[in-house]
Amino acid sequence: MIELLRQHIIARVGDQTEQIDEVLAHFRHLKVGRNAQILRQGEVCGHVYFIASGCLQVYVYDSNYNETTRDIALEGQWCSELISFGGQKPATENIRAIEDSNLLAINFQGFQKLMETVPPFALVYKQLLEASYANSVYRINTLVSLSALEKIKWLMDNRPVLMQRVSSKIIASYLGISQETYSRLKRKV
Amino acid sequence: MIELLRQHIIARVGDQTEQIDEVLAHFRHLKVGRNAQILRQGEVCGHVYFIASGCLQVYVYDSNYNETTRDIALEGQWCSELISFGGQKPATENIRAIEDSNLLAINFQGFQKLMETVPPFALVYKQLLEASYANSVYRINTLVSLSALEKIKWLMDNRPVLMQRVSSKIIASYLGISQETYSRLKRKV
DNA sequence: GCGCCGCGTTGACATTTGTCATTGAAAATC
DNA sequence: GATTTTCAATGACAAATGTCAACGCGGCGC
Repeated sequence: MIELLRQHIIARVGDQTEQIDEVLAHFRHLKVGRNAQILRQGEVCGHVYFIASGCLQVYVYDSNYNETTRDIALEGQWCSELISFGGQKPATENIRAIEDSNLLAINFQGFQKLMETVPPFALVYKQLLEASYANSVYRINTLVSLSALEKIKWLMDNRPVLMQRVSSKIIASYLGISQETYSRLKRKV
Repeated sequence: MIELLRQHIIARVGDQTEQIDEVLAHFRHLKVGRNAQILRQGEVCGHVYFIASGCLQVYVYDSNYNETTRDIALEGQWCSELISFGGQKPATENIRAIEDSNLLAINFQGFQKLMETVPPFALVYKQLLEASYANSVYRINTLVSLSALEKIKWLMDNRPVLMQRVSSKIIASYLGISQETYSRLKRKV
């Protein structure tokens, strides 16, 4: 399990450092079931998760208590509520597992320690933050300009796996369209 | 002019360091007119700008060559295409001044040097990146879930100044709605 | 000062998308 | 295995939004 994370880190910062074991020692393994709630808005986000297997959904509630999904993260990706985590402030988003998942979790203290004592880890965080930001920017630029049909095309081109693995309900809330519209249009792509 | 930037930095990292002058020395003043093109997609973004006065628009083109606006930045804010800048890769976004503006620009070399030699500056960058990310997340969560009317309300509540200073055309492209819808709905809020 | 062009507004209409209700299938629960 | 719940698909209709066109105003260049 932990090997996946080792490989992930090596791929990013190289394996010249034997500090990797020190880094890995700060993560603990977490096995969660489908629909497990990982974070609830209002709580302070205490961990950053590396997804060894499974799938997490990051979502908020709109004014009508509908869920809207900001992100869907699969194995090999990081997931957290970085804003809450970084500032140790209450989270504005929720996280749940939408499949049985194996997570590798690091808490805030461990994270801070690694940031200070293991420079390459600070680099991993910088890359994580930059990647998250790039992802958001990309998503904004598609959300503001695309029609429902174009959003579905975009999803098929960019994250086709999601359409197979994730329920239509969640996909629709990820694209910002209704389930019915998604159901009707996805065959017309 | 440079004083504004000094105050901005002091407000964030304190004034205990006399390295501030070293930081400020890396910025050069840039006076640009309305509609000046600051960055064009495809170019590598070479600078990060601090807006001393004026207003910048960050935008992309959709498939019909309509402009869609990802961000509008006012005086006291930073503006750049961070993804292009950080990786020195071609930009996917464009930046233009939509008012006569005074900018303080730092180039990539200077930025790198400060990141390495002035730790508090690295902190400023981290804060900049985190703030940009937080901003994006917030924007995604509003864009996917709000109706046109709610988006306008959101703008009035959160960035009312924009409605006075920026043309309706740009506001509409910032909210992801048509100019006509914006024109009709903004009085009904 | 005059004409021109871009912008914002408005109306009429088309299109897209959402909402509500129904059905059947699949999945969860016991 | 039966029951209950959830989900996806579909039809009918309503509402929201976009598109096209026309008009008037104001700024800008000449």
